[in-house]
Amino acid sequence: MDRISVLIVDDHPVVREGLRTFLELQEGLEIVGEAADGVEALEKVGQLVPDVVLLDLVMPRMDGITTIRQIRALSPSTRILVLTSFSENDKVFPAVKAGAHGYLMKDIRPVELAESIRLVYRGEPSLHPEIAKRLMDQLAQGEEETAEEKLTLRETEVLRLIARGHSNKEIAAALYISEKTVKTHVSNILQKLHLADRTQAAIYAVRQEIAVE
Amino acid sequence: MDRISVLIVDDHPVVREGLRTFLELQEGLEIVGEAADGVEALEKVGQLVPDVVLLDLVMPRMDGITTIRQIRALSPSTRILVLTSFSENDKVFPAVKAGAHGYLMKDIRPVELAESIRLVYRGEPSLHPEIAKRLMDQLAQGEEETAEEKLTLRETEVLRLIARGHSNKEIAAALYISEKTVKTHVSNILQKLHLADRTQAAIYAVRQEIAVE
DNA sequence: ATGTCAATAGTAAAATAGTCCTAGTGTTGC
DNA sequence: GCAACACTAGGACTATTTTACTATTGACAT
Repeated sequence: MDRISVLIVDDHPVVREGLRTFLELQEGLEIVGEAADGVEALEKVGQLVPDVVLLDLVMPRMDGITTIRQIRALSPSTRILVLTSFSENDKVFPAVKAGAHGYLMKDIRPVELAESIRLVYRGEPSLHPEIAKRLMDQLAQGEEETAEEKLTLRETEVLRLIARGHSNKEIAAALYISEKTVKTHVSNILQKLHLADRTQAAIYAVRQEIAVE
Repeated sequence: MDRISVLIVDDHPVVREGLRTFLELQEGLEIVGEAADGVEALEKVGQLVPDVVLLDLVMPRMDGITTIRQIRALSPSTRILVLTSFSENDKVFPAVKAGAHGYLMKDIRPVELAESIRLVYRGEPSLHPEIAKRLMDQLAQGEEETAEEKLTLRETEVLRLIARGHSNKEIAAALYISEKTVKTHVSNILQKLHLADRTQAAIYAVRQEIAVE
């Protein structure tokens, strides 16, 4: 049996190299490439058509969810295993919906990571225990979707600007709309996310890495 | 010549294992242990007295700066190489002042990481190029210290609460002081950090990971 | 003992932010 | 064609935040 070909996508070279070195020592795995961001990842997927993509959601240039969608479109047979830090937990649902086959956090034991890659390759979903629980909770609440996703495009845009520290006046100027409209958007954002004020919204956004810069 | 003994401190097992596997393949390096946080790191340093500690600043239980100080006190001969993500750049100065011998970001090339460990072991400081520049800038400005450090204890406390999304009223209640006093502190914080409002302060704090939770 | 500084707290004025409600316009889907 | 919804925006407030000063107390250092 051929070894499972794996593409590593993470914006930190040190993490990439570490993962590569470790995983190559594992039975039946072969690291065929690395990418530092979503754009690069798509190129490599096109070239290499790997069995499994190991994907960190936090990346420059293209956000993780979009990357997942594009990979799926580009190479439907490629399995996608999200491997990420704990801060961006609210992206689990969107990630799974976008077509990720597994979702792990970096606090898993490395041996389990190798095992998960094999699992996912075989077509079995692999979820971090804590994440599985979170998903169940969400499904139990009747498919309400992640709060973040309930925001409209415009609201997300406004939230992004809030998370960059802009005032309503500045946001209005940036988007060529009136300050009143900005206030409406802000109020709607706060209501939807159950937050008290823009400061909490900014904190939320920064933690969710909506900010980007 | 004996190999350089290295202790890896990072809260992600996957990152630890990756680093370990990669670094062990490097000439002259020996990974003698791992720790997931500051407290564990201190235990291991006491037991193993490693030549070099590879330290991620973002950890649960004990903050990175404190950990550095304690390691220095516990084992003065141990060299400390900070290896961290990009988000917490403003901790460079405190880290160096606390006694770190090197400060790298995870976007360096892994081979250079190995080289840096050797450098630091030989007593040479090792700084990430971008970080060196930042340090120079700061020194050029006449040892003004990092903005963050100019805050008093109380101000830092207030900032932490802002970063958790609390209003002035809530902060006042939490600290058993009047809201007026909180306002004074907030104003002083904004002035010292050259920020426009509490939202920007919150973003700053979250990015600097002053928030903790 | 005297000056510096952190922490406290007050007054007064302004600027910003946020709520509630209403409403027009345009797009999309059935 | 009509409902649903995103985006826009205004009026009328209310609440919160922020600035600018002033001032007292207690620690600590020279």
